[in-house]
Amino acid sequence: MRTVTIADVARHAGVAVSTVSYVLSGKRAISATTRQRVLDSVRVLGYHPNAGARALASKRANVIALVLPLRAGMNLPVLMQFATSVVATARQYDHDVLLMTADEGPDGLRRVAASAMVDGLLLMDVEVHDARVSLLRKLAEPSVLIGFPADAEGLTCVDLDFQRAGALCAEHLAERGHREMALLGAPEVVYERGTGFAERTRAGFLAEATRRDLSARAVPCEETYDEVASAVKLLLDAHPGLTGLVVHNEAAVGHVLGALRALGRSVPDDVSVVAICPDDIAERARLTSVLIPAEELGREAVRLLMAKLDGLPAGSLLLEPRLTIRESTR
Amino acid sequence: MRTVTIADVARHAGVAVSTVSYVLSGKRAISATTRQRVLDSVRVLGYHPNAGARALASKRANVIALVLPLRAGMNLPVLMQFATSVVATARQYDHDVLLMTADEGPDGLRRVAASAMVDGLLLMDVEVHDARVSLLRKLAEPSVLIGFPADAEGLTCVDLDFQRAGALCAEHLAERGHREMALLGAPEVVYERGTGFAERTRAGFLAEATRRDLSARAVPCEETYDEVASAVKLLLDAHPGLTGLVVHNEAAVGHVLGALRALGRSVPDDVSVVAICPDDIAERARLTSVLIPAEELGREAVRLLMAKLDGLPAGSLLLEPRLTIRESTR
DNA sequence: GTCAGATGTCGAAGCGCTTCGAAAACGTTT
DNA sequence: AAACGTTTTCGAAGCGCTTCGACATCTGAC
Repeated sequence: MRTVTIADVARHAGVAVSTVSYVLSGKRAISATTRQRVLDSVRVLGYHPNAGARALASKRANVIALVLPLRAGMNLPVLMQFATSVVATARQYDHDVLLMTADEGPDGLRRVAASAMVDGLLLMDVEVHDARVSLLRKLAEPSVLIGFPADAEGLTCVDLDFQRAGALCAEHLAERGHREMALLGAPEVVYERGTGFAERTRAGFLAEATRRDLSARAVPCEETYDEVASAVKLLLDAHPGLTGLVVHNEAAVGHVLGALRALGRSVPDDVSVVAICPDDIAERARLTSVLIPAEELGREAVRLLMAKLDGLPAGSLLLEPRLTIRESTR
Repeated sequence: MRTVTIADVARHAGVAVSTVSYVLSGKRAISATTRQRVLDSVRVLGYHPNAGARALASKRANVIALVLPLRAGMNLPVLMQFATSVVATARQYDHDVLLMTADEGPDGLRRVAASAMVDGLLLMDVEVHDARVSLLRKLAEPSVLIGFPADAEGLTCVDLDFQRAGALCAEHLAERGHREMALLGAPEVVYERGTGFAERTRAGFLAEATRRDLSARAVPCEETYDEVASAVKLLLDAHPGLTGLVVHNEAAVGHVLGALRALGRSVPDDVSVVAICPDDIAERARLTSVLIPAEELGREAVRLLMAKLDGLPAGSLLLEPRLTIRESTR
């Protein structure tokens, strides 16, 4: 069973190869009758264009690269939601997705770009000082970053506005009358790595609290039950009047609740808890939360990349955080 | 800056295009001096072969498709470990990975196969009755499945030997003198969906317990704290002598421990707990566990696929489970 | 010194598609 | 009926690579 080529379709439909091509691409007008005949032949023969040949002739692979930070300690559910959304959206634009891991580094990007395997690149979890960023500037292929590097000039970046998110949490707690609050953040290493979103959340939270003249502090937070429990205990011992807690660490949020329960503090009666985390986690635990809109992020990133592929200019995008009130704050 | 082609390299090195090609592919002997000259030119010019052209001429895209079940409720960490491992291993064989989601269904597989985008397919989380399986049999492209469908005849499948895993847990508990035990499994829907690994674990566990003349039962297990807690309570109330617990549900295992704590049962003094879950979770909670060897699974799957790409026969593979004793059993 | 077989290199023919320029077919207008 | 635009279709030239057969050159055996 030889594979069906465009020549087979042309022969079957009684037209020239180029006519078939134009029917399929729509780049030139073809009469309705011919078009229909060609389309029928395509269907009958089960024709699928050869991707390599198409890429070679048109200089468009119809593939984008998705570079994921597949190292440990990432927020997996968010990553998956994001990846799913990228794949689905790319398909809507008739593109496929080549999966790469960050540990191929700049060389990997150079390779796929130079080999014309992909038309554009999507990098997730870009760090503040990222070795790949300067390369992306030089590459002919357009790219979109998830997250903001230190110098985003000339790049297209998409992210949740974490600063606003942090502020929003402080605001929510303040409006409910809480005067003393704390942010439990990512593990220490995440801050050390210079991960932008963690820092910006903290900054936004503290700034808003300060602006409102509230007592607030931010502490890193590891992810085992024991460490979380001791961090929570320390915090409550040191600040007996503390009644508002923001948790920006989806792996730890369950443990925080457990620790509060163990310490005899009820949520939300004694302590209000706001989480910044994916929706499913918050939903499951009925937590008031700012969700991480992974799906929207993926969709928008692809949209921007497709715009750039079409030669349109595309600026950066900060998604507005949305707070969903559930049962953990009062 | 026009992109560098093989003709540029040939000109620069003063040889024929075909010679460059043979140097790069190693398919014909080339003298050491010529070879070196060509390699130097490649380096100097920064040449990367055009993937489309290569695919077109050689009928090999050097890309494999990875089809992930990116729906909710999956075990994300395992999935990610697996994906990482697949990408890394594929790169070792000089292949890239095209990411697809299961919800493109059979049509998606047909499309990428027919368009010669990929040379082979890797499907994760194959279900017992999977619509895609019959298609895979017809496809010219070789494929490897993670998980076993009902009829694996003629297919190459890789999986952890879950039946052995279930048995191993029963065996471990039995050897420690536990006479009454239970398996907390996946949520009900997972069984209803006919997910093979869940069923096989249960079967292996129950069979081994029966063989040893122990009292054992298996119950499904949802993933919210409240549901887990009530399931655990029910179980312990109904079987006061129950001292051995196997948990095959990574999302629930934390809750199980919490529930036991809440019921005043200490682990491992009152109840021994064996988990079947990814290593990181077990490690974090210091649980005796059978780990899900996601990385090995990915590596072996790629290895088998590559063998098939080279025309070698490749049978199915069941990975032997390994039990790691930590602090939750006695 | 000649010849058979290695060994190393070259040229050219595609692979299946897109795209450009031009030809063919068709109405309209004179 | 000729001349002119339009619309529709065709043919051919690549895109950058692999691969096959053929040619050159070099061995060693006789």
